[in-house]
Amino acid sequence: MAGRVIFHIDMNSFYASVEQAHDPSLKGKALAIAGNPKERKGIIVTCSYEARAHGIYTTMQVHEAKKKYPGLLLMPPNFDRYREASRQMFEILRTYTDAVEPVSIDEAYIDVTELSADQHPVDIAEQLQQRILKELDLPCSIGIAPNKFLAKTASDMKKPLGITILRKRDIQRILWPREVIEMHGIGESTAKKLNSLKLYSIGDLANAPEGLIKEKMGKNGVRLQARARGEDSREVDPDSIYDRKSVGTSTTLPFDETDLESLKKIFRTLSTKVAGRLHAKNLAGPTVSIQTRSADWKNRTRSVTLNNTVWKEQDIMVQAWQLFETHWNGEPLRLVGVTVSNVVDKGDMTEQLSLFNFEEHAKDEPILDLVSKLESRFGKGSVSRGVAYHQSKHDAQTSLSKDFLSDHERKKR
DNA sequence: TCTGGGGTCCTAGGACCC
DNA sequence: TCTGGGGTCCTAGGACCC
Repeated sequence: MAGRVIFHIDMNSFYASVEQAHDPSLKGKALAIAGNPKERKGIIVTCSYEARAHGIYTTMQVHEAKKKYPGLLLMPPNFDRYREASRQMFEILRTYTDAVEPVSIDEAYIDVTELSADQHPVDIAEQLQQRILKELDLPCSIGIAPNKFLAKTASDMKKPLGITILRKRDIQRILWPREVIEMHGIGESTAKKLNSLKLYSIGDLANAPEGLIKEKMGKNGVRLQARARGEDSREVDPDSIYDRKSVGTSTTLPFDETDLESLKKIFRTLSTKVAGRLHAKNLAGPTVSIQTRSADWKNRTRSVTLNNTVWKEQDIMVQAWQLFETHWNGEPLRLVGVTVSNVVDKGDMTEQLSLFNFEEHAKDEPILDLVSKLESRFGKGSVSRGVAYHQSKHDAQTSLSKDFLSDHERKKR
């Protein structure tokens, strides 16, 4: 297999940099983007390098940060501004190649293998970095490597405005001496587990007996070990963002909540927000789940998968609230959330059904006969989704759909 | 260091079907 | 009547990332 040349582009303290580009008087100052401290959401989301020099870091509480450096400038996040800057950044990347994979609002992988045939990768990276800096006034770091994992690792090594090459032959010297916790994909929990196996450095992980890793750490361990050896066969996939799996929202409450009516209002707000975001992306999904977090940080999720997809506020709310009422034991809650998952594009969903004219048959056939006929033709999932679709498009079909659903429910019991 | 809000992926057990 | 093994779907929880 021919070697690839992958870039990982990582915007430097993105939110703070966007604010500084928008208002140049903020440049050179210790700036932090943070939530509202009054609602105990007051944590530092991003901060400028000047702020970091004063010991400020992401996830730090605002009041803590102020104590540490009273001169700290604080701003609330302005997500529309960040999304727009992000869009422009990706636009520049796509002038180089279509092989651009967004990872998050401020991160991307691009495959420049073909461009590297007539230009040195470092030259491409320098030019790209300068363009983003000149045109958007935003700094980024770029990692250059033969695969995604190494590119990601490389971009992390020099900030801000770094360009770092990480070759396979550098792994032993550069990667292996580092502690496992420093590796992308290894967090506190996995690091502890590895340490308990007497594996401390990335080199220890790379050279550990494969049998041990597989037995003690499972599939994830095997994958991490491959990465520690510099192996990663994942391709740069520009379409990965279109395969969104879930849309959810959650909120940390101003205080630990115990009042049922207040919680109901919050669930309604969350359902409305999720419905709005689903609508904006033309998505719908069959699975509704709720999350709760108690005062002692215990997280719970409860979910239900329906025979049809939902996207409307009321439908989401009914499911979410039923889940909540059934499972809540009355304990004070710090956070609640609502998510719709296994989402699909509503356009794709209706396409299959247009093959079969539902209304024509529905007039003079019992609904269950029709459904079983449809099921034998299209398979189980597609049929109930189709019923949901018609329920939305033609109100006249609503009662038929409901009959079907309730019959189906009865049959299950 | 008492920790926001948006996600993804993995695991493990149980139900159900062939 | 008791028994396999494989595949898929669902649920709940956990780890991780930015």
